[in-house]
Amino acid sequence: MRILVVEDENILCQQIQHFFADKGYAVDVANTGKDGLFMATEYPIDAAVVDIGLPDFSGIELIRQLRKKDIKVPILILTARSRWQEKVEGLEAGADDYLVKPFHYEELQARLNALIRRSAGLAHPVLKFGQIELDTVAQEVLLGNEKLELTAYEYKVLEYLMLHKGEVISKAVLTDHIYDEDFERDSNVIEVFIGRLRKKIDPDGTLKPIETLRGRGYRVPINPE
Amino acid sequence: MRILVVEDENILCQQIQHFFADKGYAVDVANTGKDGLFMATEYPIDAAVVDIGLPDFSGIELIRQLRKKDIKVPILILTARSRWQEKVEGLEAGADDYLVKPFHYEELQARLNALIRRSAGLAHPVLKFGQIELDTVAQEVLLGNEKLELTAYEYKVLEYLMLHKGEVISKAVLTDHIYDEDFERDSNVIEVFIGRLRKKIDPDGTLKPIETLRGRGYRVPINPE
DNA sequence: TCTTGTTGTAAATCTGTGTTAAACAGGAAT
DNA sequence: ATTCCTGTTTAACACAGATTTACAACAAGA
Repeated sequence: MRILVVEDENILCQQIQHFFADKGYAVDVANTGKDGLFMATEYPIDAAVVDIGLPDFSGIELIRQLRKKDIKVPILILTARSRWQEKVEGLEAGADDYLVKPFHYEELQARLNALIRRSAGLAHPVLKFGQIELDTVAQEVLLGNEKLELTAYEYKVLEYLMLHKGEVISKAVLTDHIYDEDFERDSNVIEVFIGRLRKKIDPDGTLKPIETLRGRGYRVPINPE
Repeated sequence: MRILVVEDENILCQQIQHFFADKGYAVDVANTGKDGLFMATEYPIDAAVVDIGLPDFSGIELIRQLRKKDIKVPILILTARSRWQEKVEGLEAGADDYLVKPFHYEELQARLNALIRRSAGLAHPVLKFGQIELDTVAQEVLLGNEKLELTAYEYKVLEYLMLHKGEVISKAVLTDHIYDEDFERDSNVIEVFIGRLRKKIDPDGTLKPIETLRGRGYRVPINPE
């Protein structure tokens, strides 16, 4: 387990670090929000502890930035008792739990473990291809930063293709998985949906997210070239 | 769940103990403030019920001592109707809620559960979307500053959607979670409730707190646009 | 009893989406 | 070239699904 602690008070910071190091955790420490953002982005951490009252930019801003970058690591925020109202703001920004200072380290550990355990379920699984991101829980597709308005069937087609990235999917397979019962074979519905999809997810025609393999089917390449 | 009851009247004490034991709680009992302080300090309790009128030192003193030791269990105080003024003192000392004797056990249970949920911090007590705030404990909804009068079912629908913010909730799932038994599938109740809700929580039609995804369901977006 | 408010049903209306069909494009085979 | 074949694109349409409205059924309170 690797955790990141973002906290400006040095004494508290070191105490936390010691405590968790003793328990066998790998601990990264950042004293500023800026450093924290960098570390959370670059290192494969399992959870983060963030103090809301940071000197450079607030912990809340840090959380917002992380969530914006789609980094879904569980975050626990620390707040001073006198400013416990901030916790609401923090939770709104995307934190998963909070603790009021001062606290017992055992409690911090317990909460963090709970979060880490839970985090597998929390993070929305996202399928990516270049600029295109498909969130299977929210059932929405982002192209860069903007939401795409896909219809139900457009979405189903894209989801199936992206779930089987790199594989060639025949039109027969596609129809089978998209419609409940078997379906009139001599229809060109699939082609139509593919067409509409391409227009929406790749308006410039540069990314080529869906390849055509004549006589065989369609494929989403593993990586955009 | 493990709760501590600090109460000197033996009859009442046993009744409470029985009631919660039946409901599957572990119950510790103390007849004096001193015992209560010891138990609250040493045992891993999830909540405490404290009678203000204790013989040795007042319940208020008990709460003060606990808070001084940084023990943060949620505490609910009981006061006699004739001395309801004491509740203020108790809340100032660090209690989280109060109940006036005599009371219904169901109410006590509901309040305690609310406190426990809130103290866990995991279930956010207030769900927000723009101007809309839904308090899951008080079970009320604010639009800006004014309370909205939602009916029971309207509230249930909104709560479920907001608890699953960002997710697409199909009408089938919604019915399953709102009605106990399975329900006539070919009814349009859900649509009707959604309509009524929208009219109440977004009278101008500007916020768009509930999106429709044709053929898939409804969704409360993570953030208002 | 009457009143008031909530919930569910039914019917009318509206809208977006899936579907169809037909025209078009471009390889491959002859 | 020409024909055939397969996939692409476009436009038009019909209808499922969503919204709205009105009302009946029912319970709770006065």
